[in-house]
Amino acid sequence: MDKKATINDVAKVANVSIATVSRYLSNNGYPIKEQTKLSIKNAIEQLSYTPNIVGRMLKTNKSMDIGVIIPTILNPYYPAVIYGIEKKAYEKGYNILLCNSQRDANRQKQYVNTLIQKQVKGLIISSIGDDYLLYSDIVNKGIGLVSLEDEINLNKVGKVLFNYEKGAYMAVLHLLKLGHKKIAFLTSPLIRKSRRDILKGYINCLKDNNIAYNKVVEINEENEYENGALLGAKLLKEGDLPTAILAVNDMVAYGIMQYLTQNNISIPEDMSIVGFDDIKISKMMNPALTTIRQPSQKTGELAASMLFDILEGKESKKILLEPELVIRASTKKIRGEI
Amino acid sequence: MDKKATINDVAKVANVSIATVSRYLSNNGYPIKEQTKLSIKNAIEQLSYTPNIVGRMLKTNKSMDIGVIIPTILNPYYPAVIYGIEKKAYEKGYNILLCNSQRDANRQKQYVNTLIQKQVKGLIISSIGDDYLLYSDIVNKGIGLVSLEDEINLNKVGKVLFNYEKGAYMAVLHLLKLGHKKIAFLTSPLIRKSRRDILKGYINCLKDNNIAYNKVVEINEENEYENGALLGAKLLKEGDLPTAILAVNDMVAYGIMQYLTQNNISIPEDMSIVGFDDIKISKMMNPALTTIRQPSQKTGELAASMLFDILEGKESKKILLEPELVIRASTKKIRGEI
DNA sequence: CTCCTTATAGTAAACGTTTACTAATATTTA
DNA sequence: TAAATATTAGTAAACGTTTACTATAAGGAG
Repeated sequence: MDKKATINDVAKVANVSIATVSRYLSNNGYPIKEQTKLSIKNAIEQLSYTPNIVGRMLKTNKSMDIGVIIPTILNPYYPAVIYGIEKKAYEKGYNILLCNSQRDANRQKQYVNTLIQKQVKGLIISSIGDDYLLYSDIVNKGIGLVSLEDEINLNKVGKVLFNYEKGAYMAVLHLLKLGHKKIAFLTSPLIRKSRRDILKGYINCLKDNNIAYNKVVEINEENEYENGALLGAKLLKEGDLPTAILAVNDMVAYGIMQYLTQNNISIPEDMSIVGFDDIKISKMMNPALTTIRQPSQKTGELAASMLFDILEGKESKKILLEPELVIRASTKKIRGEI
Repeated sequence: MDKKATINDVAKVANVSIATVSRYLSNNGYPIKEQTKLSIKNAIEQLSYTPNIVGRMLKTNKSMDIGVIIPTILNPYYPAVIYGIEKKAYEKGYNILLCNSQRDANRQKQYVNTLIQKQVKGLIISSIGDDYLLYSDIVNKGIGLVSLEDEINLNKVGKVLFNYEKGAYMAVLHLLKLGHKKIAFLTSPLIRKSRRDILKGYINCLKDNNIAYNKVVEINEENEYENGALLGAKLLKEGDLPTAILAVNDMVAYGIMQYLTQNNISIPEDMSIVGFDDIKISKMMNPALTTIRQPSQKTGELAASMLFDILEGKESKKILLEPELVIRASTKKIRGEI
């Protein structure tokens, strides 16, 4: 296990100065004799030299990294977002430092800090949790920032948002049209703005249609899919069952569906259910899931493009993406309705 | 947008030397007067100083990064692996630099290079493609390496492998027991060792059971799910249909299932299908997918543990994980069989 | 042939840290 | 009270690069 070779070693072997080697590597048009080039090339090969980007970054302060913080990688929605980000980043020659906050505020703060220490040029964050100071600290350090959820009042911050409230409204309206009068909202902890927005849409739609029944079942874990079972159990225990469910996202919906099915409640015969996200596999579920489509990959691409715009000095903007209702087999007219 | 503060600025404001600030930050027991500590603390706050890890790394050569290269983030199998890796890495204080090779050899090589330049301490790679030189170059640079697929003959490389061949054998055997005599293998390009191993298991099982019929349908794209439709189409066009299908992985199986269903071939009535991976949602599919379970998260955890062992100077090992057949609803006795 | 330019290469400072030395006090020990 | 030690802090070199300056030689313009 040899020690890694440095530019000094290369210079020594090639019998030139390190400046020349550096110029050879940067390949920026500075004239170098062919013969010199050749001997440097040989030296590099012989030593299997790889430039140390740390040394370079220190000198040039030109990192080509951006940080991305998402809540969890286990919900396929986020990999799709990342895919979009990565696509744009790769085009621009940027690398991504990916962090999972696991929806833990401390862990997130820790990651933001680490990323700043690593001198990322920009940051794309899915929910920082309305921590104004953290946001402003980032932009004050000259780091580009795009938020995927919080509509923070800081004009230096780019925003790619989704109209969660409207999405929920559409979902509930769909269920009402199918004749459902008892609709419950089953959700992971309401600590994120997006979830609270969904709650708003749910409540508003019921109110607008003069429906008294409302039932919000919240769990205090953060395990998406596994939470489905917990939510299902809690729902059954509480009694006064709804005839339809709005789930906070597709993964949770799957968990609920599985739990209910195991407990002899069949979907959609006994219970309609609407998800949220429309992740790729949702059309293949059993039954295929009615859901609110959120354009995941596009969100990633837009966020990345916006970040690079910001890094190039352009104005930061705000984009609000609109929901789309995708009707599949997990919802049907309520029993007895024609 | 202020310039970022450095340790020099802090020292100046706190009216101490940079050495003292550095000692304060490293918090390693070197004695510092309480009063001095206080003024440094204040200075740091006032300047909202964040240490520059690049400077530190250059000096100490102690990066806390490991690189992870996976083929794609869109197949949920890999996020589960990453989750396992991250879990262990977080415990050890390591950060992960995640790269998607998109199953492109050049892109992968490029990423390996970038990661080396970034001075990662270790690398976990899912298939480097039998490039012995690339492997040995990595270990020769003193970088820890764990391979998730290639059984490269280099004892410095840790290996967490899966018995793909046996898994395929089990899958085919299951189908044979259900009375199927015409079983096809539908696969993405056979450029990866894992896929070729699955092919081996498929062929061997047929041979061992004196089945003449075999049909390998291969597509030359790398889009997993979308490939399902292409594979389905190719299968139908070729004629001499099988009664059962082994798919190279779950995602591809879903794509095939969807295509066939759309073309009035119902599963499992007209066609049985077995997947490979058992990603989390497979039990929720329509119909629930019979598949070969591969312990994704555990793979990640084992790989990370092994890497850290290697970094601590322990011997590198090889672990071979065994498959498990999970029988669900996508396979059934062939028509006419009792 | 002198002066200017071009091609080529080297010198040394700088980037933000850490840390081995050194130095100055304060405290203990004999 | 002198010597030894502990406490506290500063100086400067080093990590691997890049790059502004400087230097040399060679070729052209006048």
